[in-house]
Amino acid sequence: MRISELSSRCEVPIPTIKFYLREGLLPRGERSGANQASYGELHVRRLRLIRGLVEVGGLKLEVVRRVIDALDDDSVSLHDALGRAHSSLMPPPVVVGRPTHTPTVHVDALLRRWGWSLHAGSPLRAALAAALGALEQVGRPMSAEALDGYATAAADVAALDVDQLPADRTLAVEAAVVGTLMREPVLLILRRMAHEDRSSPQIGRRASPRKADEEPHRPDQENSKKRDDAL
Amino acid sequence: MRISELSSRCEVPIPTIKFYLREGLLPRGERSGANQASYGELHVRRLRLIRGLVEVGGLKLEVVRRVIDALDDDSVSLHDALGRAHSSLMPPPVVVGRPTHTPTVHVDALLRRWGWSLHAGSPLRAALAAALGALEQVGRPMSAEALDGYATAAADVAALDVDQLPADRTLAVEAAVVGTLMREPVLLILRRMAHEDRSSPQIGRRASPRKADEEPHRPDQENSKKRDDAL
DNA sequence: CCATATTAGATAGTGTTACTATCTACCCTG
DNA sequence: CAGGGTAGATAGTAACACTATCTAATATGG
Repeated sequence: MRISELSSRCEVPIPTIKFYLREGLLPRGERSGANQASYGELHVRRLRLIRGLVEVGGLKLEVVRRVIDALDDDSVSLHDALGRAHSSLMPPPVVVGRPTHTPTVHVDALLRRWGWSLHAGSPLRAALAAALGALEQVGRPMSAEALDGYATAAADVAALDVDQLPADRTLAVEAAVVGTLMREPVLLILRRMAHEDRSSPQIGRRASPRKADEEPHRPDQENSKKRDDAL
Repeated sequence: MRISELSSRCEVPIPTIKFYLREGLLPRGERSGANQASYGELHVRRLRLIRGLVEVGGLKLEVVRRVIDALDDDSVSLHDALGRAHSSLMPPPVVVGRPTHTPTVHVDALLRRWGWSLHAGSPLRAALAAALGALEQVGRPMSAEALDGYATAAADVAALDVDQLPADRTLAVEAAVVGTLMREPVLLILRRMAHEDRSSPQIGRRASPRKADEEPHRPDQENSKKRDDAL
């Protein structure tokens, strides 16, 4: 297919596609003349991946490039590809704010408690310490209980994420990266929905306040965990 | 206190503080002369909030402004302040990519299943539809089961978030907004940690591969849900 | 009490990011 | 064989978040 078809199928303007080609985010099409090149399904997939990571995941192009490079490099294992994505993702929210000397004590304790092993230079440790430190700075530190609750939820969704990965290595890596990055907004949006629902009845400014016993419920199976409706 | 002390206490350069003052993100200090103004603890709190939202939360200043305006406006309820924050937060990831005609059918079904009520114009509905649509586009659609699992986790952390809110309205609104926005990175980082831990042993490129039965465990209480270690 | 540093406030400049526009061939199609 | 699409290169733009500089006034230490 030609560039115009690639453009229309992915709803990305041609100049933007050319920009991605220049930047090496999208591989060149197969040349068939001085001014002709043909693109295939790979390009469609790749282009949609780029747009998804940028628009839905909010990633910067530099990060997208690193993720894509990891995908294309057959010598990179799934774990390393994920680690690379994490390393690329973390600096922005973390390196800022000075060489944060926030102690990673709480973080290490949490990791030990959960038996989680991170590779030595993982930026996640410092990132979590920084995030918790910032919460303390604004006077809303997270309790160990809240942190454990968050870790429980994180472990639960992580278990769902590694489910049903394809057999092929390239596809598996792509699926893992996509699952890690592009499902984040889903989790955040659902959390905000739950917040909005929970904040609605308590304040009582809404037209149809929900009755207290009509509280949010689980659709079916599953236990209901500890429930603490403060506020 | 003078601007230099505010600067050192919050580790924010003076020109940046002046910039925030110009932009109305930070209220002016109390003037005590043609070139003197004094700042108080409110300014410290506010400045740390701004930096936290920007650095940890990754918010744009325009969004921070709207959140802060909601905090300062006593006529804005907690629910509306949250809704305003959500509205400010969503457009970037959503409005992009053209007038997304993604059907919100699945989303509406999920909301009905969970009994969640969003206010009519909430951008969260469209945002979720867009996020799910993007996942389909890259060939990794989320199953209803995975979505329900995510919703369960989201509901769990949301319950933790509305816990222990202060009585004072202003503080409660601030706590809710901070909790919603600044705890997001914590959840995402924990999820990535769980991913990294899970992807580590399977591939077996690490120096000390964990034995299969030494799988991740819950620190104490709680059930262990269904466990699916594909990959 | 005066030299130096600091401050308020305004205006203008900078660096980054992610495109977008334009240009010069060239070539394919009707 | 004209008109439009195409490749690739160069340059321009818009948004964002600061950062630098300037003026005039004031605080402060020796």
